[in-house]
Amino acid sequence: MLDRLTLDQLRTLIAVADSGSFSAAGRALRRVQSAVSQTMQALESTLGIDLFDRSGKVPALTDAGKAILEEARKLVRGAETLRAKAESMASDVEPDLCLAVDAMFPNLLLMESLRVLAGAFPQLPVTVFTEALGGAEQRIRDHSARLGIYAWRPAQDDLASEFLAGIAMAPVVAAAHPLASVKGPITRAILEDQVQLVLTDRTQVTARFSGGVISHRIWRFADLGTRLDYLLAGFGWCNMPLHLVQPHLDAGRLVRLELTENPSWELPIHVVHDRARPPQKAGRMLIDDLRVRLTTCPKHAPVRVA
Amino acid sequence: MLDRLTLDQLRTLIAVADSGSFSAAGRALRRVQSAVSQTMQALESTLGIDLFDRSGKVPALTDAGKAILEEARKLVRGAETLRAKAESMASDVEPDLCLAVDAMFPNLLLMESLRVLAGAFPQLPVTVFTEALGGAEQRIRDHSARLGIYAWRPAQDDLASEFLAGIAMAPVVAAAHPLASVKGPITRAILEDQVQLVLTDRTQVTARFSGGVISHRIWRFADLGTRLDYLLAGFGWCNMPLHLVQPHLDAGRLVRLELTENPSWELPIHVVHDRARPPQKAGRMLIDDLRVRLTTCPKHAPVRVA
DNA sequence: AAATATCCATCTGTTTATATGATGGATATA
DNA sequence: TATATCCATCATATAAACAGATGGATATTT
Repeated sequence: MLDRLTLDQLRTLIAVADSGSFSAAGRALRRVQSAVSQTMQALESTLGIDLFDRSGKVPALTDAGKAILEEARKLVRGAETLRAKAESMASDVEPDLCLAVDAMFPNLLLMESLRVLAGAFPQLPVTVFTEALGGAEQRIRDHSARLGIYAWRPAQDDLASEFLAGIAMAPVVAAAHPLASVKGPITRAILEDQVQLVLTDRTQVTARFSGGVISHRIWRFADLGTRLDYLLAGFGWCNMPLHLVQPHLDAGRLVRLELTENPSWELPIHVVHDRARPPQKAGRMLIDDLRVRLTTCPKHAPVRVA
Repeated sequence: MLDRLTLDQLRTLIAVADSGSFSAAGRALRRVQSAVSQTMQALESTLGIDLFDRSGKVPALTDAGKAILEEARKLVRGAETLRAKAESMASDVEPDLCLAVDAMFPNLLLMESLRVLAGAFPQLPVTVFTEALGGAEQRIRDHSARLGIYAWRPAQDDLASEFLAGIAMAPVVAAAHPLASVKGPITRAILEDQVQLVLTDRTQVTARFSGGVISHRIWRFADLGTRLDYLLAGFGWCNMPLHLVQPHLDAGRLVRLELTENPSWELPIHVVHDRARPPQKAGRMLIDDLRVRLTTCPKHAPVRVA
């Protein structure tokens, strides 16, 4: 016994308060009355205060007793939360779901899936890291996230993956930019002379899916939002996920470039996880729900589904 | 034993996590290693999950173990809070200090005293009800507050009181109001014809110290702040505590009325409590501190001290 | 007023949980 | 290879927690 204060004492205190007497508490707890009496004496002794006024027929909670009762309820509720958590983990639910999502992935879609997930697992804490390029993978590798959603090509590795969807990419440029006025398909040679806005990142994992650097003149940006600002301002061209620029295309602020080669391509978005930490119930549900949404709600994004 | 989950198990889990091994935890807790081992097995058994990966030399927390550890820390912290609360109550401190303060009382002064109190009793929850007129007394009588600070005249009653200070009151009016331009002392007759802004309240206790209703034309307000707004807007005159209107007098927005009768008077502020629930350590400290401030810091309010 | 029914504290003996100390297998470090 | 630590397991000892009986006190009923 490390400490004289025990949860059972608090549970008994609560039973007494709820049932109104030691005897009744004993009946509720399937204990004899003397056990309740002794437990309450022990609690009063460890706390060093009187919890009950025993002058009447049934003991009445003192002011101090009422205050302690409140704390006791909190603690016992906490203990029940702990058990509930353990129970959900026992049935293969992640203790908490940490996602690393590429900024290219349609966020609206993810939010809807997470809303459903929150309904199914109300106790589950969820963390979402939105990362550019290699950032998401980094989080899977260093175990700060469990499930990655980003562009990835299967490889011999510690990481396992499954294909989720292809996100349509297209080269775009501001309407005011010279490239916008070029008639007919644009050759690689023309493109090479123009400024390309490229995403960069702190890690070296990158470049594979950054869309391919074509131009000789490069501006680099660390995040998608900033690059979009420069794109809209006409600093150069770049490949963008269609779902992100569709409103700008519709409004005429951006123009889609027609290229002579590599006319259209897709980011192969995968769900990635460490082989040692496969998705469990909550993760699986999220993946399945995302897949359903990707097939049935194409309005969110011009994506190709698995 | 009502529930197999005990605080000792959680305390042991924490010790293991903090010390790095079962043996080290045993040393820290002054238990033999086998006791720690058995306790952890019991915890794993009650929760139905593996908390440790025992493949290495020393057991390593599993993901689930880490999650449970977080919850365990919360619970044990909660248990310590409970003990601290009990300890402060054991030394005759109110379980929580509920004040019912008249809105007329200088709030700045009270805040400073409460700041000191919070320093001396960090665990003590404090509730402050700011009430107009009879409201504060009502709270003492129905036990929703323990200590009242308001205008009161000692009487044969369940309530005990001690004089704290007199708050100087003065009749005032907006500078733009006709009364402000009257030369010389104002007679009761003149006043009677003007609108008086009076505080009202839900109970019937009132009127004794509301300053006395003089005018025949009355506007009623439930709170001091609203009445002040109307006062400043020139709707009528009323008695106000000087400390509340001094800035407005200085700025010329309000004018103090000189009356022919009852030229100046004070609200006799008392500390009031039910005879059955006298102030204890925290309450006494607050009263003493307030009294010191009232004597040494007259800048806060033109008050007369006991 | 007396009888009855509850209530609580206290006591004794028993059950149950928790601690110890010894042992052996496994894994690092020298 | 030797040594030191680590852990799980077992038998045993210790210490809580419990049941059941008793008596005093307080309501409720008759």
